[in-house]
Amino acid sequence: MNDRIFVTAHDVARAAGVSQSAVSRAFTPGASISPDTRARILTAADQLGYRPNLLARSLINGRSNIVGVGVGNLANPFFVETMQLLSRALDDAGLRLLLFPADSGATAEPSIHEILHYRLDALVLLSVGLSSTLAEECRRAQVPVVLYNRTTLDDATSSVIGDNQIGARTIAAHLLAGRHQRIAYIAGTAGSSTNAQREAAFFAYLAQQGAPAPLREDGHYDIAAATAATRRLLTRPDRPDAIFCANDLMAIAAINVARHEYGLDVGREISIVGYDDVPMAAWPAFSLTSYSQPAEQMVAQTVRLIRILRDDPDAHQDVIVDGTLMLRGSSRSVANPSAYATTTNIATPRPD
Amino acid sequence: MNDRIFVTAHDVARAAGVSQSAVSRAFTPGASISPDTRARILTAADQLGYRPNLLARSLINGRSNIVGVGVGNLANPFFVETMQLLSRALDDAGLRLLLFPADSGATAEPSIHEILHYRLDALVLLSVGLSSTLAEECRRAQVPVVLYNRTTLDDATSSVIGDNQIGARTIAAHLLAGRHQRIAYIAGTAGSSTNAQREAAFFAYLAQQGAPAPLREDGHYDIAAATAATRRLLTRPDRPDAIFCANDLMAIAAINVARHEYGLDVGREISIVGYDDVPMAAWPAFSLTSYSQPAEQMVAQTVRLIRILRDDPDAHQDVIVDGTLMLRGSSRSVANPSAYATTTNIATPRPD
DNA sequence: CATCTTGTTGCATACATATGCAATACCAGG
DNA sequence: CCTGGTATTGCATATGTATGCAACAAGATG
Repeated sequence: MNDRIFVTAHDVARAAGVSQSAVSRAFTPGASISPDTRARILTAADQLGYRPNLLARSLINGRSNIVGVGVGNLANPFFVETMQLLSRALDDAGLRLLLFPADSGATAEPSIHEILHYRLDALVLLSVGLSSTLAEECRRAQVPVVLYNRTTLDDATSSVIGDNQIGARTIAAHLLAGRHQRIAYIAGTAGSSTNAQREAAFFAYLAQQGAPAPLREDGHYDIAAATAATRRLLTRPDRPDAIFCANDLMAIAAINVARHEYGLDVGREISIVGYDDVPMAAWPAFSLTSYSQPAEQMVAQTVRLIRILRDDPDAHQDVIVDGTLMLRGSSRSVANPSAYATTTNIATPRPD
Repeated sequence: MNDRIFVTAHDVARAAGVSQSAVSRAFTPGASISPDTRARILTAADQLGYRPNLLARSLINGRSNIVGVGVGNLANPFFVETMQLLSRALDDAGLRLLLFPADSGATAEPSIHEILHYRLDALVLLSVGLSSTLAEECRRAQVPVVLYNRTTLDDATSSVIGDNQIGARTIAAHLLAGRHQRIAYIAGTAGSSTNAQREAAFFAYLAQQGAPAPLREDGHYDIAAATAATRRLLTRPDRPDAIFCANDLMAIAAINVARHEYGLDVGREISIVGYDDVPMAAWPAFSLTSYSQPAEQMVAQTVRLIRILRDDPDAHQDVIVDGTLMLRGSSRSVANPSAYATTTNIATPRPD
């Protein structure tokens, strides 16, 4: 077996001729210890290769400085971007990131039950639904939960989302302004709050403006499903002239199908619009019009929430972050975009 | 302040009328305890909402069941795929994944110094170089290191890589078989072992076959740098008719530039070949010929190594995994691919 | 010089669990 | 009934660090 022997504070204490308490204080900023004994201890520690055991420290503090992060489908570049930013932001905040897989389905994985008992400072769920039993379990384990890109009715959990209502309305207005006649919607995962909000707002706005109800297909926030959905739409005799996909991943699948399987000139013969504004959307190969979800801000808000919840687990709140409609070549251009820009930001970025 | 009160084994013991030891045993598979007292304890534990504190358990075992994973640039889909598989595989193995950012530069981040002292079962570095000081530090902390997609001369660390020599040679042979006259190479990060091996093998094979030395530009495994590098190549009077990019991310950038900025018909007027065979390479928008690195196998090997190293930290080894040349539309096709397929696998997959 | 203050230090204990060892109970065989 | 063995259980201690408390020293103030 592997019996590792570690250097402990006692070893350092013996080497430096002090007590173990002194060693502890030497590594605690602001502790009551004289500068020169601290220096002596740090020297000895360095020589022995000592570092405080964070597990033992957490055991005493009752706080691990670890944040659990559950992520479902990393196929979506939006979450890759988020993970990238989140890992950096947590690191800067002195927090560790414990990653665990959470099937993209409605609820999280079994392993979360174990993870909860690491005395996590917080649990972040990236686009993963929170079942009521899990919510209850987190409450019992006294682990504050932050939903990222999801909301829930559960009152005790916090959330950070983009403004799906305004986003979907803005896209609807954009498509109407482009004089599109047959609009379609490719939906995300049924039961996800993002899809529910986007779909409801999109349909409601179109109805309110007197437009006919759009076609609708399920894309499950998945490339293969969105590819199939697009094929179904484009095979119809009354082929749509505009498709709003509930996220960019599906929109890119739709572009691929429209362009390479049906030979359509995307942006002229058919408009395709996505949601998230992932980095790939700006690539000339796609030039995808999309409503942005600002990952940096959403991550910043998430970390802010975590720091608050760490000290006061009851200070839950729901944060909504503004986005911007990024107009690019995949949707028919309009003379004066600001004409319908009454509620949100609109930008026509240069290609990278 | 936030003073969380947790249910401990003592509380359960009191409730169930047994000793704390019994509670511990009730949660230890195979421990010496009668079935009915175990049942009684589990009932009481469930009622109180008790779960063993993993931090305390780790403190005793001297083993945390946590694997540290350092990742640099998640912009490369190959690492996204890897992370996806790795998080799942570690979870299945009962191991936790502590993620930390490691700047894509040659060495890892400062926070790693702290992380090392979580008594990690292992440290995995995804395409991150291992500085000799860090290697030494890991040795002192008695944390076994597994390099993923990197090698090092350090004898005490393990590694899992694809076969860069064969891959680069196969690509060189493929381009020569396609009668390409002016071949170029866009290099990855200088100093990375992947680039070093691919570049050396590519250049060596071409020279050995009597072909002129290829043009060479730096792409740093980065989209922006590769975009600029491609522009430099395509602006030359003696524009190359084939480019081998040291990974797919750069190859896709090269395709974007060639097609959208220079109006070239990729696959006919110019061949572009990548490395990694990321999922995106199969998209019709790119249809990128690429040498695969089988992430599933590489991850499986990584987890296998971790399990071995957990019990015997000295059992380090270097694993090389076979790949396959995936022939797609971005490179000029050849009548008989197997003519030059003397050393490796070659496939002509259908588009997804 | 006595007293008080301030700054350091060590002692003892707590955090939550795992486990070697001894004690106990129980059952079968003689 | 006694003995030996087995199965269960509790006691005591260990893991490595943080911290309240008391002790102590040194300097300041009267």
